[in-house]
Amino acid sequence: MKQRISQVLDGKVDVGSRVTIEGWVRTRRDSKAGLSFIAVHDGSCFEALQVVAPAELPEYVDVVQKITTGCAVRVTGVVVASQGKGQTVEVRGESVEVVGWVDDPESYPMQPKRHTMEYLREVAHLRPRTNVIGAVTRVRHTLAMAVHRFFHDRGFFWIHTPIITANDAEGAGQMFRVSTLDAANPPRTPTGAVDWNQDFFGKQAHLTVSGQLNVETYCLAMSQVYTFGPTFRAENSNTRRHLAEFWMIEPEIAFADLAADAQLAEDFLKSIFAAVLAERKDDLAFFEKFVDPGCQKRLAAMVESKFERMDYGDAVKVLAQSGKTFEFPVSWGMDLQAEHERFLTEEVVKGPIAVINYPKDIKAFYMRLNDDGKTVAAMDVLAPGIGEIIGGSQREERLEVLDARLDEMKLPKADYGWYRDLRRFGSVPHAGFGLGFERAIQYATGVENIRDVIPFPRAPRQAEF
RNA sequence: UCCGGAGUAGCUCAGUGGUAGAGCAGGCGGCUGUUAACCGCCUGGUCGGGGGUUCGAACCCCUCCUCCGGAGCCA
Repeated sequence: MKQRISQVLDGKVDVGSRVTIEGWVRTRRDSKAGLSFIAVHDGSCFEALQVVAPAELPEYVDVVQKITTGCAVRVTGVVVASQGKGQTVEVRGESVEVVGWVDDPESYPMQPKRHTMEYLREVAHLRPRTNVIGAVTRVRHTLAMAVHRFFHDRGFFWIHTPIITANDAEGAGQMFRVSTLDAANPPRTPTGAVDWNQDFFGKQAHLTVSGQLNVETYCLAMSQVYTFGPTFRAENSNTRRHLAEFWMIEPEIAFADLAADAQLAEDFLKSIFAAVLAERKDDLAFFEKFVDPGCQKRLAAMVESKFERMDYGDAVKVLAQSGKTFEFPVSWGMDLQAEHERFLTEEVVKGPIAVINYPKDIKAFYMRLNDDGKTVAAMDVLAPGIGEIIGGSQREERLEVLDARLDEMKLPKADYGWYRDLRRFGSVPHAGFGLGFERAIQYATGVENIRDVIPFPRAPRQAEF
């Protein structure tokens, strides 16, 4: 019977039963005692299965002894207790078939040894066969499923917000243009400007930088909703924390204020990381050993912790009085820098913290103005080792206040017609937040560069594969 | 985009002015219920590209490209 390797190694298949497994070869070791050991993985779990191929097999010389790293194989044999030390069970092969050969072993880029992450990025089509990318892939999947489960269990609806947008108003960063016009020779208006009227959508269009504005519309109908999909930023950011294409999770809750939003963020983070701890012990053990010693402890601590809440004003005071010298001196009104956020979460609180009520001048137009008239109901959730992991806010539900904010920031009201309508027809207090999915994977695994937690990273000057 | 670091064999790296090395991978052989095994031999490089200094450059200078880290922007 055909089995995934995880089933065999987890003891879900009885010793003595005959199985067929299919996968790719990590290593082959021959023994002159008349055996070959073939480590086979199929992605179902971290460990590879050891196949013992005895020399008596008719295909031993022509097939088994020619197997190299990377070959795709189908093996039928009996599950037996292992005589060796590295594993409890193994499969004694009765038939070993190579489904796909590595036609030139010397040129196969994946060697049975440690490669740098930079090198693996150059062979992104084959890197999922490595331990580290395989483990990342399983953790990524587990987190994605945990995200959906968390929201589904609480009655949220998953809203598929558009990827192409003609909103000129999302305002979250530089956008990628979507156009079918001939870039070398676009149609022109009489004044010589590009005539976007003749473009596919009859106006300028871009890839979305956030689904928030769209999802707010469904929030004010379905009460609890979220988006989870690809997002794009055309910023020239060259860091280990930024991608041009990444996945973002943005829940939005109606009849809710900032406190409810912060509570949701806390419950959410704990829930998805608890899922990884429970479901991917094998992969976490690997990250612990080879990537980030302490990552399991950090995750467990996050799941057990109570998130602190701290007012922005208090955070500024704490930083100013800390006696620590910062590259950017702290004063009320400035945005907190990475060094400040790290200090707060790693030195002051020593755990996750939600900083709330930021000065309105450093935050977006849609964030709800507080009664003091100078701060908005915004929050950043900071976590040790990563800094800001979530940004969110209560949204401005009062039309006149929203309009005043638009005017203040010199944003044209005409561009916000449908968004303003939400404040005209049955408006309610509502709130939400955004989480960069890849950042969550980085946090869970300790993988340093964000390009290694997404299958095919897109970044400035990088769109291979 | 700014600051710093790096680019030498398929991979990981050593080599700071005198003509290129190791480990791993690959090939051949040996050995072993092996564990990214171990032992021996062999194969393998226009030293990122271009220009300059010098009798002579992997090494010094200029420039471009690429990658990494930090910052900014942010998620």
